[in-house]
Amino acid sequence: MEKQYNPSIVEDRIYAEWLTKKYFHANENSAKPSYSIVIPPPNVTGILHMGHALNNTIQDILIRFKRMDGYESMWMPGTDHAGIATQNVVEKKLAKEKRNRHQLGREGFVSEVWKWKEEYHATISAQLKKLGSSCDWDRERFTMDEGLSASVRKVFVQLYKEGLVYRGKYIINWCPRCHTALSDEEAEHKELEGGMHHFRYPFADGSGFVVVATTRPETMLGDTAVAVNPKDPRYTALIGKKILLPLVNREIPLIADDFCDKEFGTGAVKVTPAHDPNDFQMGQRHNMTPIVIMDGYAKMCGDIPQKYIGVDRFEARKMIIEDMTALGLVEKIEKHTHSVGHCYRCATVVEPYFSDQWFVRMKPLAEKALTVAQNDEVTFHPQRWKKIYCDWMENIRDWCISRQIWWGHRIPVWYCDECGHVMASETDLTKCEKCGSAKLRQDEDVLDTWFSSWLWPFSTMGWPENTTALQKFYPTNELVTAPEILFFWVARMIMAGLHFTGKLPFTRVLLHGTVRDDSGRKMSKSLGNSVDPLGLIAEHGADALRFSLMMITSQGADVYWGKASCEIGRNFANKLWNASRFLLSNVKEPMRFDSLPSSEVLKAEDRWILSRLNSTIASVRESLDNIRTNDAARTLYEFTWSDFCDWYIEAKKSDFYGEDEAARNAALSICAHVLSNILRLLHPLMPFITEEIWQHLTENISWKGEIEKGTIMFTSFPKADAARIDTAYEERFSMIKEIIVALRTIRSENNVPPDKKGTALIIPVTDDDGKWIKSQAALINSFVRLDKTDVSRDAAKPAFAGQAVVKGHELYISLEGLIDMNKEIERITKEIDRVKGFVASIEKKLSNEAFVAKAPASVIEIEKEKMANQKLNLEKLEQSLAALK
RNA sequence: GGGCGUUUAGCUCAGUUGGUUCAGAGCACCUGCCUUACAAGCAGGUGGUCGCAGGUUCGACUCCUGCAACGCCCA
Repeated sequence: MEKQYNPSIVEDRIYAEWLTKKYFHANENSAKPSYSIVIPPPNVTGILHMGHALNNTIQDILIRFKRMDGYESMWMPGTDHAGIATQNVVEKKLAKEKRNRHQLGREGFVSEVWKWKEEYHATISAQLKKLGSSCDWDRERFTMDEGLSASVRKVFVQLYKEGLVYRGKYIINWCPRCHTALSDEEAEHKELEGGMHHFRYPFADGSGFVVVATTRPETMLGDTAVAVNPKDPRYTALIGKKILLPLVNREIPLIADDFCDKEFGTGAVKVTPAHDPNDFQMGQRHNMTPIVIMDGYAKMCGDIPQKYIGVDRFEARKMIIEDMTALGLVEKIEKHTHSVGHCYRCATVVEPYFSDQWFVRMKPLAEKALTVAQNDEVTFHPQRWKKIYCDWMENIRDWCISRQIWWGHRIPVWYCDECGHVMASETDLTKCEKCGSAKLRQDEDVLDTWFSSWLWPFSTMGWPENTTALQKFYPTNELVTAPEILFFWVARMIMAGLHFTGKLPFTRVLLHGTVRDDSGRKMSKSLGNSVDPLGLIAEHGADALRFSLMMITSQGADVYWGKASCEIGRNFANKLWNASRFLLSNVKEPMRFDSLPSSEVLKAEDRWILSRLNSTIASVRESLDNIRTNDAARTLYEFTWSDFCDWYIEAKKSDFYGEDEAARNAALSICAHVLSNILRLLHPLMPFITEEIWQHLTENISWKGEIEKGTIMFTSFPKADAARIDTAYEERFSMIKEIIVALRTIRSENNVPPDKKGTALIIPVTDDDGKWIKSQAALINSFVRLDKTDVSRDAAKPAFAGQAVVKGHELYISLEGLIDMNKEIERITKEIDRVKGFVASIEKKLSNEAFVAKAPASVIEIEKEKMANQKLNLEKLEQSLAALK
């Protein structure tokens, strides 16, 4: 093996080989049980960011785990056409070339976007491959490919026929920059500092005025009424009076409506049905015709004074304030923060816009989607998202699905210009199905991208055909995504799955956190604080990135990612590599094993590591079963580094370097066994390095059913052997470790040079312990660098020795001239203080009558035992101190 | 305005049903080491009243209430 592990070369080579051999391809005719996940499709022209890295690492871990564990494991990859975002990007590109989409025309523009898509399509997939994702690339799909487009049409037509999709003139969120409608979810609300403008609206009869308060003065040009609460005594007498709307000089009524909040502003609100969703509803209640005074570019228009026409909304606001001030109609303007919708694609302030749009009636779809969550047929991890999901379902609003852009699935609806008939159809129509006219017009709009994404779990598998893939892999198992798209995507997929397939599309939803920079800010292009995962992969390897993400992430919490974050994974990869290299360097020629050494041959450290290994296996399995990939990472890190490298391999060095061939072989077999298990446990998390080491391992060692040539990808995921787990023995061994640490501390605190060996004397509490410690003397000697360790209950305490007490056993190291007496006195005194504190706390407990009366007997017993042990330690320590003085 | 989350060592965070001094890990820091796997390393060590105030309990980082700060979601 190379002295240095070089991930950049190894990873590309290995991935290419996996691909060539089609290891990621899942067979839908397999007899194995299926396990499947659909990828949250990234934007087809997007680039990989840290959020993708986290998201896909988790999915790959689960997919690889199940693949090893005997499942036909299928990870469906693909991309999303991201309507508005992609159209924006291509329009920007055209703008640079001094062109625009209107010059190209619809067809020309769409083909331009397809070209763009073809060019950039490969980027994101290639990046996912760099990450090690074991997607079934043969199945890769795109939301606008033929099959998916067909399912979109099928679904639209079905909903239309069911009366669940309808068209109508309503107030929707409009992005004046993207020039399209947005769904409620696509309008992000942010608190903005604005003004509360108190305007005087004079009565038409000259009998005074009413003061209205508004945050949006410019909309007053479209006012159709002023409304007050019917129960507001300030205004009851005035209801029905006519107001002369300033600036436009239109007569509007003062009306009463329960919607008005007496406490808000002046209690009187202006009503602008065409430009405010609440006002729209009020307008409907009072049969008012909305007056449109703003166009799709948010410029003033319509039947308004000439001077405002064509003026931008924010400029118009200033003008209106000035003009109202000039008329003496501004009573006051107060600072006021309020929540303003912004386009989630371009952050432009959205405009409530009155227009013809298509909607999905959500209430009927939400009923089942709510029940399945309440019944835990679908579960959310972390659990708290369940409530948020349910709240959304309970307060569901209709979904605006039409978009006034060109890139996307064109709405499959045709209008007959002859007879006015409207028809939805899965296939393109050329003739009116009612009057036979050929004068048909297809709806100009396209569908919201999420209208194709919500079908993703089954449309990607060939639905509506009942394909074998669908039968095998649908429903899927988990859905792994970020909470940002819980409503956009997850909730709607559940509705679609239930409605169109009658099945939940998945049963567990894992919502992971957002990757932020090290000061907690969301990573974004505009802030310039994004970290490029590909750069990290190039530098440290995909394994390092993946493992670091898992070590740093806590379940469902946001991840703070700093410059040094990747080091933990990189260092760990390095550690694993070197441990493996060391073990294999002890294999002189290929070896073969059939089983572990029999139990009577096993040494203490062997029994210990095998127990620890099997506990680790059980724990990792449990973590992965519960989709807690980060717990699995921590467990493996701890076991590999501390137990295996720091203790076990160190313990085995004497066997490796010794003359006893049988002992060396036994050591090698156990090391190989443990390593083989570590590699397999770790493979889902660090696929590349484990594969690479696996190849080296199998070159050197063969072991039927355990270490065999071939890819690690299809080896079996370890199963714990409960018979090997012996926690009592682990504890006994821990005592030896404690003794070693205590003796090392003495050396270190006294600055004893490493080459100075010494002699230890241990005075054990019991003969039994003495025997046990004595049996491990060689281990202690090698770990502590001692010539010898004597264990005797009646030995004389050596003079000038470093000393410590572990579990009542007295430890001494004789290092003539090297032990600093004052230092030792200081150390022992400190230790005595600590133990005294401990004893005092137990004493307090035990002398508490309530405790003794009410605590369970077992707890009291433990406390008493603790007390005895600590008192023994204390006694020994005090004796030591006395001897030193 | 409503809801949710977070608050533990200088930094980033673990801590699953209340019970062993359960106050932990990594990084950083201090000391000593290029000990024939690994200096991306080894050995040892110093750091914390577990946000604040109450309450329940024999016993609270853990459960309850209130408050504060920060963050997110919804209106």
